Amino acid sequence: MKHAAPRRAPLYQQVKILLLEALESGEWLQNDVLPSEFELAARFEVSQGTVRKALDELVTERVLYRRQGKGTFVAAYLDEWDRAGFVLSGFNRTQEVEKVQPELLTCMRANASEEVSEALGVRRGAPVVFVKRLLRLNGRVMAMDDVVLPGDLFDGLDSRKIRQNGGALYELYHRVFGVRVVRTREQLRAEPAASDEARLLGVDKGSPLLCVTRVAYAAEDKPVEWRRSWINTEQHAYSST
Amino acid sequence: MKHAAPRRAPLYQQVKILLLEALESGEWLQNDVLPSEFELAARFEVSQGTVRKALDELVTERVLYRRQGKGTFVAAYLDEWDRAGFVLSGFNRTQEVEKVQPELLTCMRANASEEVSEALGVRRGAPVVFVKRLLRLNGRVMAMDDVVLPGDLFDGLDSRKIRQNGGALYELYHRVFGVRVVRTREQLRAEPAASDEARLLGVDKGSPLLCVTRVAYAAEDKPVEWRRSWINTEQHAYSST
DNA sequence: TAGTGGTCTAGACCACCGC
DNA sequence: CGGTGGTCTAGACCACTAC
Repeated sequence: MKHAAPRRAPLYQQVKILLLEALESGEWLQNDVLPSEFELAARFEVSQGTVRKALDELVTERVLYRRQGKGTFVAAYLDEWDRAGFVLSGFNRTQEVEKVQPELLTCMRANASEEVSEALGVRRGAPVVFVKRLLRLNGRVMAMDDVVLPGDLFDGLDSRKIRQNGGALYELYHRVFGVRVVRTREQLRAEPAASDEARLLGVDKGSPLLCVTRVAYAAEDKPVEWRRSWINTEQHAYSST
Repeated sequence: MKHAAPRRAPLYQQVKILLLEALESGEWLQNDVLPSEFELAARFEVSQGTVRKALDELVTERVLYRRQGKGTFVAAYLDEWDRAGFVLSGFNRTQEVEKVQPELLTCMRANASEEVSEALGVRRGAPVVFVKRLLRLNGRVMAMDDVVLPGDLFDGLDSRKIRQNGGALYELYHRVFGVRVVRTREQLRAEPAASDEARLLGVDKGSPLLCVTRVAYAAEDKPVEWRRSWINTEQHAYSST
């Protein structure tokens, strides 16, 4: 890379991309240690400082983590709640993060509504995949959500693939479709439960639900998922970290 | 700083602290340009790269901003909604951020409740300052909040000071009490309006409100403010950015 | 002790800005 | 054109980890 063709992006950005490609190709798996900064520098024909700057960014994006004296490692791909920077946590005391168990209700082809098409940057009526789920915490139903994905990016997605993956959607997007969620945006509202939601969540119609509308973005701010969740916050809070 | 006493923190961290002190002392004001990286390096007797690393952190913390070819500048201190990473925004269409107008209802001395004392890391019953406000958006009441501050950090705080400052609390903490909010954590719930809240917000008792419990932290994760807001999300959403 | 990440330096060149 | 931030290098030393 010493004297490559007229440089467009900075070297460390190019190194970062090469590292991401190597990661996606499976060269290093979860919790594997990467070659040392000097070895990577030799491989990419740049200086150690340049590799370090690329690694810095991947660490802040939580793709890698470092341990002084040991090395640089591949981070576990975070599940969808973590990736959003949010977790469902006990409202009083218990700060431990509890595991969310999703149950798939629906997975079907559909066409983008007005709201979804704007959020995903596709034309209205464009083919999308529609997913409906129920989310349990310690066996108790406590949220439901509708997920809408652009059809072109998620071509072969079906119920079987989702169930196989145990319901961790963002990991599925990444591993099977090569779509890595980098950032999310959310809008939050308090809404009275409609009859459908009340029935599914086992609450009275009209009781307050936390309604979260989320758009997930991959690299270069490309929107890749629209999602609306209804959460019963009687026992738990939706918390930022 | 070349050969200072046995080094505890890295040089760039020390430089960062010196820069923050200079900022708090008013050496440079909002949108002022700082000396160049080389001038700062000479002043602190470190290399330009070390100054740059200190500036990098202050830029990511939004204390400074840079313009290539021009210089490094002092950022405007963000108001409390921005600093939290949240803004109240129109739910449909209009993405422009609207200005929140706070109205002070109460400012009094009180004692820390159990919940507040845990969040602020003070003993139960410790002296605190209690503030109650009404928040308007375009003249319409749309939220209320209770703010609790540790009494030792905010000794002379009273209604007059809050009103003088136009209600921007985080800027007041910073400018008058030297407390710079760096990070916040929030827990969100949907709750039925109690009679007090319903009356103040002009909604029916029991109608859904978004309840946000926030703890704000200064440097070194020191908690400096506890706050609970009730938000009417009929017309607007509480949105992350 | 050897190898890793973490810090720091001095100097170079580039891209952008304003005169 | 000179001055600024932005990138890149080569080499040094430190702190931590493992053996």
